[in-house]
Amino acid sequence: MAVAEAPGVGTRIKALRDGLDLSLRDLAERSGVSAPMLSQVERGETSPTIAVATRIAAGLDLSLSQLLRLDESGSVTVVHASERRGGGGGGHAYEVLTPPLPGQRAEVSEHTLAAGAATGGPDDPPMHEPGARETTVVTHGNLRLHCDGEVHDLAEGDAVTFDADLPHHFENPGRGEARFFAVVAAGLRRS
Amino acid sequence: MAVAEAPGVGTRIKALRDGLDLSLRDLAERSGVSAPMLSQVERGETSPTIAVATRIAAGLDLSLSQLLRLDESGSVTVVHASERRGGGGGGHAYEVLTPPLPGQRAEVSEHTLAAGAATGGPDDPPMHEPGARETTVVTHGNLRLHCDGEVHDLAEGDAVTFDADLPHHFENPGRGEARFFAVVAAGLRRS
DNA sequence: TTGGCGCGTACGCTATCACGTACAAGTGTT
DNA sequence: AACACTTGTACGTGATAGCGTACGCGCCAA
Repeated sequence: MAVAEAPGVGTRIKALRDGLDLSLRDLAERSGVSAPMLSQVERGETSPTIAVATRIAAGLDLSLSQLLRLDESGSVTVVHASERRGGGGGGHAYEVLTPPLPGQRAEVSEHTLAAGAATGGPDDPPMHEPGARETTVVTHGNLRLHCDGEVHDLAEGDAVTFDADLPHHFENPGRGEARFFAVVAAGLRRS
Repeated sequence: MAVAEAPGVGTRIKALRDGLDLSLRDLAERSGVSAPMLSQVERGETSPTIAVATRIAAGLDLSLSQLLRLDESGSVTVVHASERRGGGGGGHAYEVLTPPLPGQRAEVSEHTLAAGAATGGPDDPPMHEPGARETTVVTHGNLRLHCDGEVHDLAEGDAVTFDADLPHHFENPGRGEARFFAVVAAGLRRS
């Protein structure tokens, strides 16, 4: 059972360790996991238990979930105003501001909602995977959030944070157009 | 070494399995991990290896990082425009739009940069923990990003995504004030 | 050159994971 | 009542994680 089913955990640990300029013995001291074990993990010879992996991550100043979702792509990507990916209809238009890269950890989009329009309906299924969280910032107009049976009114400049995997949608209760940024933070399914 | 150092993984697996109305044998079939092992993990008797835990998570239709960071709190939190936490100086002002809650996965803030001002200098150390990623959306004016030895110019409506743990800062090269939203996605240290 | 030090890894041993089998308990049907 | 089925867990066994020790290698100073 040395087949590493979490691809790249070992190489990720090694990259982080090198980045912090730690030797295996340094990290062994910080994490309480032996240097030979760290070496085996980095080379993919063994798969550590959750308990041990948590200690390794702590030695790297990370939680285990952080360690597992680190992304090595690391380049700077600019999405110019003219390059935004858009969509929508029925009074609801949106544009995505983050690049369509794998491992993208927070997706940012800008939405425009006409007066009386809504992003969805009360019986819509949740559109985000389990564990996703959303922050929405109202930049223009007024907005009403329906989330899990509750209603929240938001004015210009207000922000709301909630679990995006709950049934939810926004509507514009005002007389004019509403605009808002939506930030959805979810770990994408690693492929 | 059966001490569960990732608190609640077993109870979380059991909660999810019950929520999906699966028996141990059902999940064993879906995950390829034996029912007795699943039982031991749920009761905290053993700590599974990363490889096994990944298979358990897959049987629950989750990635391992999702499983590890599932959060049962799920409340809606509103930060009104008047409640923003602010700071800054030297031509750089900012306000945080996300609540100071543990487990917050993406922090959203709005920044104002006077003409010629900067968020930092070329020799500043990285201000974010390893693994953090940032998306910045220019809502007014022009902005210049210095990141890891490279320079990127951004106009109004542009967005940039990069590793926030690299040395970086923004400056306003224009004649007028610049405003932007910054989204920093990093899992906070679980406490 | 030699000696010392730091580094990653090989190796052997022990503890624990992970499996398959079987048991005990509960439920439902005849 | 007996029987069949489902469920979670106990148990024994084999495989492997994880440790401590020691090795080989490279680098640096005297």
